[in-house]
Amino acid sequence: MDSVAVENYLKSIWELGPDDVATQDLAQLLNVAPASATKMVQRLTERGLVKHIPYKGASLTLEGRRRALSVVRRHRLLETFLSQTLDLGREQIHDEAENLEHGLSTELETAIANYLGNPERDPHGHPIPGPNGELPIDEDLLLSSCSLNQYLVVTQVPDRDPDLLTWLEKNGIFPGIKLKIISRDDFGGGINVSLDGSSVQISISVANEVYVKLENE
Amino acid sequence: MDSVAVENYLKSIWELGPDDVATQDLAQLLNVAPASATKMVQRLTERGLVKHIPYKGASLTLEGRRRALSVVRRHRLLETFLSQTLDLGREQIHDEAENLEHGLSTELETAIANYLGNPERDPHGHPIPGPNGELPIDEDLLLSSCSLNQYLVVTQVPDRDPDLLTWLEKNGIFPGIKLKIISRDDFGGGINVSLDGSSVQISISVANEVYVKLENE
DNA sequence: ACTTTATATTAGCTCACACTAAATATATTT
DNA sequence: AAATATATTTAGTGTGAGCTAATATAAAGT
Repeated sequence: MDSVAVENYLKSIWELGPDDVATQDLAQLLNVAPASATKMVQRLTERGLVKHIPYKGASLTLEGRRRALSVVRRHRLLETFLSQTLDLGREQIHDEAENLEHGLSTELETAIANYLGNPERDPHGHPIPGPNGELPIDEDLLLSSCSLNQYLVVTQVPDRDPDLLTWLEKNGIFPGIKLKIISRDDFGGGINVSLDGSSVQISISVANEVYVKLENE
Repeated sequence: MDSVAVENYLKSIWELGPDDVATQDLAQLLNVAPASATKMVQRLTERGLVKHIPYKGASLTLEGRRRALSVVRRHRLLETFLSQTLDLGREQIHDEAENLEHGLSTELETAIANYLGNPERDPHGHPIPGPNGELPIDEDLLLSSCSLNQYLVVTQVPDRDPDLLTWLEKNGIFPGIKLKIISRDDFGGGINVSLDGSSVQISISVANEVYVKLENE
């Protein structure tokens, strides 16, 4: 079985991918020195999980991707499970799942998935890969790239930053909520959305991490 | 924070303790070579978690015991949690908790404990240490050492061996069940108990792992 | 086209934790 | 009390995964 370190590298490469993942980005995401990331990428290349073009970047092989998605599946199932049973908020579950995901056996993974009714998305709206690494094609739109006055429904919010999540939550922005872009100011503060009567100002960088779909789908 | 290996050694020393834990027993329980156990015991002694008298045995210091009990607490809370939410059987939960216990944060530990209503025992009847390593004194009696015809209630069954647990379960022996020793044959097959009408033959070695209390307590 | 800068890789080290084989203590028999 | 058996420890290795410092490559600027 893959070590905790290997699982974390695979997952991180997947998150930064799909192609030409930079050593530096990987190192930063994992809080290790760049040299350490290079070393691990080479080990993973040895093992056939990663393809690495020196000085260019890394990417996952099919098998590497399969294993990365297995970690992602466990992570997202755990988030959903913790959120549902313990009633934890969206901003608390990411770190906990991060710690537990490596110790989840296939049997328990299955038991949890069944208990939850094999959900397709986690509480942040991120799609949960299937048991064999199938990932439904993600057709959601970036909030930042939508036109004015379309009726939208939020589908995904980011999961890593608890403070950002708390802010989004406080302003009523989370999966399932309906909103509409009423104005945008690309050079100034970003975009202005109206939801549930009130209106909220969202910076471009945040709007780049929120996904939506058209309301009538 | 302690590594997974350190946590497992501490827990194992606690389980084999309280005193003069033999290198060999430790090595066997952890599936490592005796030399590896010696080495780790020395590292833990360095760190002030273990007291080691060479060629004699190892034992936990106060701090070592505190940390060991923290692992045991997490383990038993997880067993209880999994059993309650996912409806897993007593024979399935031990191994799963074994894997997950190392990744459980203090916050999640607390959340789970609260969710469960701060239980005092896990599904095997083992007492759950408090958040600071307090362990209620265990006054249960060994089934094997009880007298004939006393009215007894099972309080604890062993947790490590799924097959044994399945057998016990099948024969109606689990925490809460009432029984009575009706005969014993120390040289032959062990003891004979009656429960709920029927009677079951239990070997001495198994009876040495089952705890009971007197019925009217 | 050359030089500077940024990014990646190699070289060489450290630590934790495992192993085997050899040496030494302790325990048990004779 | 000596001889054997068992248990424990020491010595020496290997591997995974991290680090810093030095070197190599690619990209950007002049």
